[in-house]
Amino acid sequence: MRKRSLTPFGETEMEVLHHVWELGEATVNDVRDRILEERDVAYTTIMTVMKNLADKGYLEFRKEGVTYVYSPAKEPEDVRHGLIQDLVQKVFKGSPMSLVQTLVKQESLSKKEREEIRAMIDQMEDDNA
Amino acid sequence: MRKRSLTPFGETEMEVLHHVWELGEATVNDVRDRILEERDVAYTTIMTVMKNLADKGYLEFRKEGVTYVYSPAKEPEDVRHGLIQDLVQKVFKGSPMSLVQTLVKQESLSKKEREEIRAMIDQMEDDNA
DNA sequence: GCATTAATACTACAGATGTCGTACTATTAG
DNA sequence: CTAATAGTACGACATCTGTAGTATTAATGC
Repeated sequence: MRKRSLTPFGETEMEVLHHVWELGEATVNDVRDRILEERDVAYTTIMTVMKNLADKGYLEFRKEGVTYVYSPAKEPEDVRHGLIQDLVQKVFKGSPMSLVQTLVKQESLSKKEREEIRAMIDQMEDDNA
Repeated sequence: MRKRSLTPFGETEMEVLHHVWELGEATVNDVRDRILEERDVAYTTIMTVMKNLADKGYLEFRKEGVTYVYSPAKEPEDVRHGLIQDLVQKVFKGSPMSLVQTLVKQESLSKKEREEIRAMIDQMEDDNA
């Protein structure tokens, strides 16, 4: 029975994904070194997480000697978009407008940020016109 | 150790929250009846989920005889906003613009939806002017 | 060749969430 | 009063994610 979850993976998995995306190709140690700048974590932990991500199809790898070299198997944009889609479906009942509304309505967004968002949408309208 | 997760709760919890929000006040059976229209689920499952939500502070309750009557303890808007904030922080590195950009860029949004979103933002700019 | 080091494989465990069975308690129909 | 019913409490178990220890295998230094 599949676990019913709002997201297809957890925070550490997301963290690791970000690093692999930025590095393009990365070994377990490459990713771990970057995470160590932020917090303490065991080599084996990152190894397990990366293997799980590969099992789920988010990363792929090739062997170089004994070492596994991982790289992204999905476009970051697609992954991010999938996460948003899940949120829209499960939290905003399929209405992306509701999401944007909630996001924009909060005072946490500065006037400037709102203007930037609007400008961006304007530009997209133009592109598609 | 706090669980590192992209969201503070799961899909069934979200589902239950939606129903309580819409009903205003609800017993376990009220919520279960609504969910039964969609899928099969045991009374005790919903009971456990609602108790968990109460433990986490998302629901509160009063006893009416033997029956627990639950009601929302947080504003839906606040809960939704929290979820978005998490997503922005953990997936879009703190940039709400990136989120909107990803959302809007996809073809999955119709031109009409994009226009609606822009109109909404325009209106908010006006409100704040 | 043999000890040290690097990398992985394997295994385990804890917490969160989802699911439900069983036992208990209160209410109510006869 | 007794049996059915409604409701709850409690505990059990599965899956997923996060974390890491230990064993094994491969490369490296001398």
